[in-house]
Amino acid sequence: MPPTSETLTAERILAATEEVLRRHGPAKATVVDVARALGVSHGSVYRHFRTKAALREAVTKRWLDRTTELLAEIAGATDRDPEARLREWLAALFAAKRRKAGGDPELFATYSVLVGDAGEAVSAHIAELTGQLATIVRDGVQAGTFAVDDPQTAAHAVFQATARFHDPNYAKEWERPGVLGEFEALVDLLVRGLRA
Amino acid sequence: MPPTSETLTAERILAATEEVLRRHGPAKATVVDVARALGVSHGSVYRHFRTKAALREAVTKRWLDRTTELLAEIAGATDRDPEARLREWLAALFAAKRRKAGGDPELFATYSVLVGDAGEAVSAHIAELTGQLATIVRDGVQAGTFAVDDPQTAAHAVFQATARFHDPNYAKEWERPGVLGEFEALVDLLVRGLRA
DNA sequence: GGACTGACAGATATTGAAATCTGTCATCTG
DNA sequence: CAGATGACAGATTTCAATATCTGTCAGTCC
Repeated sequence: MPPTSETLTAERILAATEEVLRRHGPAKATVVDVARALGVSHGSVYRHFRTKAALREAVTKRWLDRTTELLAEIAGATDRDPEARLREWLAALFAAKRRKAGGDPELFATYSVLVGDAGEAVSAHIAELTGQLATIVRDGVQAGTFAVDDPQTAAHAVFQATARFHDPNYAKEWERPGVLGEFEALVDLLVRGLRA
Repeated sequence: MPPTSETLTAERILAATEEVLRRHGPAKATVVDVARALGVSHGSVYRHFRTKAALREAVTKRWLDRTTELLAEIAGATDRDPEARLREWLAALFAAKRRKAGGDPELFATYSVLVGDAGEAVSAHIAELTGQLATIVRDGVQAGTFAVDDPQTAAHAVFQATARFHDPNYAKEWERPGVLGEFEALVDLLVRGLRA
């Protein structure tokens, strides 16, 4: 296949990088590989991304954003009950992570490594997610269901508390028998803590 | 120094292993090193521990038990207010981990690696800790301060929720500015969730 | 002239041969 | 005889030579 005919765009480079990562894994995926997959010299890739790290971070951001968008819908449904929305949001986050980890473990491991050393993109992602959580908590306070001093702080606490169910470090525990029960128990505890 | 005069006991081997680990780190600490430090052949070490993994696990168990004992006192003080005890227990756990991680980062990293592949000893340690937590929760239920269906489940949820403040994976975040505040916020949330 | 190339220096990764380690066991020693 | 030894086979690690990669840039090609 001669994909050389198309103009070289950041978008095409990102797609090719994803493919190379999928094939080779994080340790052996090189910029030269990406260039080869696109039929260009690696110098051209460096015209669009200053460093290999920047390229990887862009791919990581893309991957993280997919989850963010999915959850934004739940967070934004201001017409629905805040407590139910909170539960649904947390369940959706867990389900999304679990599905990715279980469906294609190698690819998940690859992205876990990338997330591990993508500094900026990850903190932005976490900030975005806790922001969504804060929105829900704030709605709950407004509706009188929740009672907290600072929604942002509470949201952050909830996010940290549920780390075991969304942090890739714990992925291997997501398929054990009792997890769903443990998840429910934790969410119950947290929701009770937020209630007025 | 000729420590060869003493009889070779499991205890002495464990002490020597700790020393070797402290000096060489987890990757380069070998059974031969331990034997050399004791002035015996490595075959003798294998008389007391069937494999290198077993030796490492025994050392790890020892290390973990030190924390367990410290916390057992708080958990066992049945005369005091359960809510205060719970807060104190969690704070003590966090403080102990933080002190170890901050005081001697290399040794802490060494033990973090050990903990990583010591299967049995770690689950036993976690079971012991959640057991202590469950005791406190149970006392709270008895006293009417807490209201939960199953103290064991609730204790497990509390332990998981506070992972960010005791799991070595997160050690690098324990020295950031706002941590203590975040810790307090989370504990408040959890205590509120447990209350009657 | 702006997008692309390819040669280059220094950094990093791979490779295979040599050294070391793990775990076993026949043998020794008190 | 209980406890310790050291030689051994196979697995793992180390080390240094070699190959590849990253990031730059002067020069090429529409």
